[in-house]
Amino acid sequence: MNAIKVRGIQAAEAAAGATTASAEADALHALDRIDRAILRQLQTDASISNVALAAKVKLSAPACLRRVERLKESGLIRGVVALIDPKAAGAGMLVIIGVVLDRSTPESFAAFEKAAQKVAGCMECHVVTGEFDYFMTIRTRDSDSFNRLHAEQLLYLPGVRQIRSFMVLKEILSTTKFPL
Amino acid sequence: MNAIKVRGIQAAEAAAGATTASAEADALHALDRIDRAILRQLQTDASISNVALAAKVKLSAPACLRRVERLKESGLIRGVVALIDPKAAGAGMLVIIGVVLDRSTPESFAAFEKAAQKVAGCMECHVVTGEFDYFMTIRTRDSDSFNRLHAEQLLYLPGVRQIRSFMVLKEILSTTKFPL
DNA sequence: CTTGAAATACTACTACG
DNA sequence: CGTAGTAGTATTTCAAG
Repeated sequence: MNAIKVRGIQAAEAAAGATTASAEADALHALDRIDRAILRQLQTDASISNVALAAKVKLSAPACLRRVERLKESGLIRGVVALIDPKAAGAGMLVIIGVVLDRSTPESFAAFEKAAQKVAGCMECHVVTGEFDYFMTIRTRDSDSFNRLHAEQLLYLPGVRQIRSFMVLKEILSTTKFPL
Repeated sequence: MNAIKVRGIQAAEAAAGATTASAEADALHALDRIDRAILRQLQTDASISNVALAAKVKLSAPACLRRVERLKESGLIRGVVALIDPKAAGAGMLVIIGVVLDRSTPESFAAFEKAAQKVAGCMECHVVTGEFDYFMTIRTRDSDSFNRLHAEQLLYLPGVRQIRSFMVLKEILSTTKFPL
């Protein structure tokens, strides 16, 4: 059940950040069937041992390990993480909020973004087109705790003109798996 | 759902008088400092070896392994997965769409949910309160491919009255890490 | 109930064909 | 890419706090 060991993650991330868009597209295009099978498996369960993974993709263990390392160093695999069940962690409530800023200046956006990342339970924050400037998704315990967060933190984010909250009643789908 | 005890602290639960709280919340509160340190580490990088993890949390390897297994069996750790860099995988575009259905009937909702989960690149789909019935987030290659998806799939989802698209211009924050 | 030390089985990893 | 060998790890057993 041990995760596959990584060698030189720092270097891989640095390299990934420096790659160009065309290089990234090429990296994907260079994937064969086996690479895709590896990625599909690791996206589903990365706690599998390398020998078991090798057997699944019908490859010898060293060859499989080399491919996994290559995928990590190329930056295509951004990392291997444990996913925590929000309900079990006491954050069963999910809220999507749309934010409109007072002014559309670079300073205003920068100040908001800096502060938004520090909001407890903020899982996502994106600049969007349309009637909102930002969309954020926030995980919190219940409606009480969200109300507190809303009154004490969200309304005081810098430059906020309006916040519209969409409370999630049912999570139909929430995945990190990307179709290959 | 798994009602397996996370840590054998029946006495603590009784003393806390948290009998009215959910079993999941109790599971979280049974976590001590070491469990939280383990979860924080595994949320950041789960490819670390067990011996290295044990050293980080100042525990022997077997004891550390037992705690990790307990966290998995309790369901608090939902899984260990590899995260793929969307840009590198040729899906640099993220779109958030709000969906309004024709009618608010159980059949209408069920049909939509079933179909929505099959949309290629759909990462999230939630029922929400407010002016929309659903929010979905979709990863795709570029505006062309999204336009195709929009015209060929999204508009044909069952029972859809209106779809409003918010294209993500900049991803400020996108994390799976949950604050403990 | 949890921990840590020792022993075993298995795995990652290296070198080479 | 595969085989063989080495080094290191995960995992079990067991004794003790």
